[in-house]
This record gives sequence, C-alpha cells and structure tokens, in this order.
Amino acid sequence: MLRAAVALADETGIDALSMRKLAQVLGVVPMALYKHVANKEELLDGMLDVVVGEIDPPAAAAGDWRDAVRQRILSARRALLRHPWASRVLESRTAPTPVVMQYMDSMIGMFRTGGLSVDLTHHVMHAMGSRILGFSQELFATPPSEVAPPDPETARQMAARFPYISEITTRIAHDDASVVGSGCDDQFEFEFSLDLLLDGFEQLRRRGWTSRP
Amino acid sequence: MLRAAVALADETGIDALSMRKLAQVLGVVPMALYKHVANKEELLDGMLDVVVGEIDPPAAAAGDWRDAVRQRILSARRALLRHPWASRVLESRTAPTPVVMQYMDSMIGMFRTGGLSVDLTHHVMHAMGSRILGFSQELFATPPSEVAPPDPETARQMAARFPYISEITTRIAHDDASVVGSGCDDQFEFEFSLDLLLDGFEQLRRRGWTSRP
DNA sequence: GTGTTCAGGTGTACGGCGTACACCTGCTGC
DNA sequence: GCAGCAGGTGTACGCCGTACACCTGAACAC
Repeated sequence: MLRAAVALADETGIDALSMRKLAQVLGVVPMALYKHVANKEELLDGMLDVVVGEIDPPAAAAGDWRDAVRQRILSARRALLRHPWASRVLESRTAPTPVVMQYMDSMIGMFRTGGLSVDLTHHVMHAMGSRILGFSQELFATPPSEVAPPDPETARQMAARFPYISEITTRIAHDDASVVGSGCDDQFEFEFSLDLLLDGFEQLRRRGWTSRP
Repeated sequence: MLRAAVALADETGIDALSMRKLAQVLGVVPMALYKHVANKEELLDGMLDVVVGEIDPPAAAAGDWRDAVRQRILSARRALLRHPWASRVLESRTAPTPVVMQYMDSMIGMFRTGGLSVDLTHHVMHAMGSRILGFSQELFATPPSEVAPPDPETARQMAARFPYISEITTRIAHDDASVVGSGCDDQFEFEFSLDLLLDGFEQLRRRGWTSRP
C-alpha cells in the first residue's frame, strides 16, 4: 500500500494523491485504507519512511569525516530527487517518525565520529537544516523551461526594474549558451553550499569552537 | 481584505484560513472575494506581499557589507516570526510576486555593493536559500513545551535507540537548567548559520573565487 | 462441526473546501 | 435618462477526509 502510494505520488504528483484515488488504484473502497493507517497524515509519514529507507547507510569510515557526510547527504539528495514530492511533504511534517529519527541519529553520529564536540554538532545540525536530508529549499526553483522566454519589451522592463536579477540571469544565459538546458545547475548549487558549510564546520572544529566560552 | 486575511491567519492559523471563513469575517458572501482575487493562490500571494512589505529597507551603507546584509535578514526574520504561517506559505509558492522579486533584487544588490562578483553572488543567493527571507527550515522544530516529558522508561529506550540524539538533548537540558524555557534557542541557531555562511562568502570574495577557472 | 474472534473490506453519509456561472445593485459619466 | 461597470449574491458542482455501522471469511479452540 505504501509502495502504491509512493508510486502514485511519483506519477501524478502529491496534490493528486487522495485517499480516494489511492483506494481506486488498489481496487478497493476508500475506507478500506483506514484499516492500515489512522489518517492521511500517517500515510504521508509512511511514504516518507519509504523514501528515507532508500538512503544509503553511512559509508565505511575512510579519510576525512567530511567525505563520509558529503557522500551520505548526496545519497539522500538522490533519493529525494527520485521522489520530487518528498521534500514538500517533509516540510509539512511536525514530528519525525522513528525511521527519520534513526537517520538523524546516525547523521549526528557521523559528525561526532569526525571529532566535532556535542555542542558544535548540535549547532551544525541546525545549520544544515533540510540539507541534512538532501534538499535545500530553493525559493522559487523554476521547473525547467516552464515559462516561455518573455518578449523583448517585457524583458527590457524587467531589466529596468530588477537590474541585479537581470545581471545574474544574463550571466547565466551567457555561461551555458553552449549547453542545451538553460537555468541554474541545481546540483552544483547544492554542493556549493554543502561544501561551504562543511568547510566552515571543520574550521570551527579545528579551532575548538564552543558556544559557551 | 489582504489585511483581514493576514490577521485571520495570524489568529487562527493558515490551515483555518478558507475563502469561506475569510468572507464571513468580512461580512460578505464567499464568492464576493473573487471580485478581488482570481483564486486562493492569488490571495496567498497578496498576503505574502504584505509580510514582505514589513521588512526594513536596506540600512544606509556603513562598514562591512556583512553587517548590512545581516541586519536586513534579521529584519526579515522578525517579520516572518510575526506571521508564523508565512514561511510555510512561502515554501508552497511556485513563482515569486513582483514584490518578492523587488526584495530579492535589492538583496542581490547588497552583495554586489559589498564587492561580490556576479558569479559569486549568484551562488551565494542559492546557498542562502530561504534564509534570505529570514527563515530556515528547521526540520521538525518542536513547538515549545508541546509534548510532555516522557516517563523514565521510554526515555531510557529512546537513549538506547538514539544515543547521539539523546547525547545532544541531555546537553541542551543541562545547559539551560537555569533558564526557564527548555529547547533550542532558535535565534542563536539562525544567527550561527547565517554568520557561518556570510563569513564563508567573505572568504571566497577575498580569494577572488570563481566557479569557472 | 460449531462457535468465537478478528483482520480487513463495504456503503452511506456528513461537513468542509474552492469556485463556475448567472444574476442583482447602486454609483459614475455622459 | 441611461449605459457601463465595480462589486455583492445565490445556487450548485465536484472534490476532499473520514465517522460509523455493517459484512465476510479465515483461524482457531473445543
């Protein structure tokens, strides 16, 4: 049932996932689902557990702790990208399931094993935010090639009104003139800030940083 | 009408905000609202514009660019905290309104004025993510004192199952034994990662970092 | 074999939602 | 005096989650 729900959400989007639709796919009456989950929230929790279950376990320790963390987080990212609805659902949750807590715990363990203090690790986890689960909420990530390129007139108005934005967008357009797709390289952006954070953490660790001097 | 919607969401929460309820508050029939907004999405967009409008404009440049950015982002944070629903609604949006774009543009301007290259600024904006608007998606931020402290037995089970999590939570509990409220200091956590990022950006700027060598 | 239990499927119904569509009202400018 | 129009009204549709009472058939004890 959870598999069916995940598959349905993958195919038709999370907004189209209703108890009724899911029941229909399963060839069953809507209320039958309630013998397996208490309510829709619990269904969503279960679906997230499936996704989190797809994340690779921590790699055997070798070299820098940052490599291990990086690798795992990129695995999480891959899982989240396979199920585009998962990040939005995750954001809407108010309490973590045991499966998610298990993941968080092992993630914390990777920092601790890397030599970060309890104190630093705590703040590090906060700083990572949703990145710990492989996604960052890019405000208004534009789905590729959704909007048609604006006509020259409105483009000129845009440039006048939002000079800094247009400075960046023209730079991007120029940079990947050779590449097929236009727009930002989400993977690059994700790794950029991930590495920035991990390097920052490492510097604090070396300095023996503490929040209470 | 937008003010009424914002006030209603502030009081009763975003989930309780329906076109019907809002109409009722305004002493009007639900369909009357559709003479002012095309649909509920547009209403939500308008409400966000109100919130974003509450953010202070950039402070007059003085000293480090980081101070100016920091100050503005903390102002955004205050606005977002006044309207707890705003961050969740923001996350659900797919396209920015002109008001939000204006804000983003001026934010980019602050980085550019600070001496960051177009290239660096672009990635910096991505790295900031939702922090640019004053919030970070803390996964599962626990509302203060929502859950009762678990009985000793389940606490012991928790500690056994999630050793690293409990290591941190006991540390937190110990640290603010003197303070009234327990739990994390969200403001501290926010500023911790904000400063970590800003300092990271500044280092890259000094080094003349570029994504295309 | 008979009766009990129970996991799990069924059918009906309720109250909520967003909103399409046709209609009405009262003010404005000519 | 009247057209135009901004804005409020009433009805209705199709969707949603889910409460509640009911049914079915297999597992099992005796």
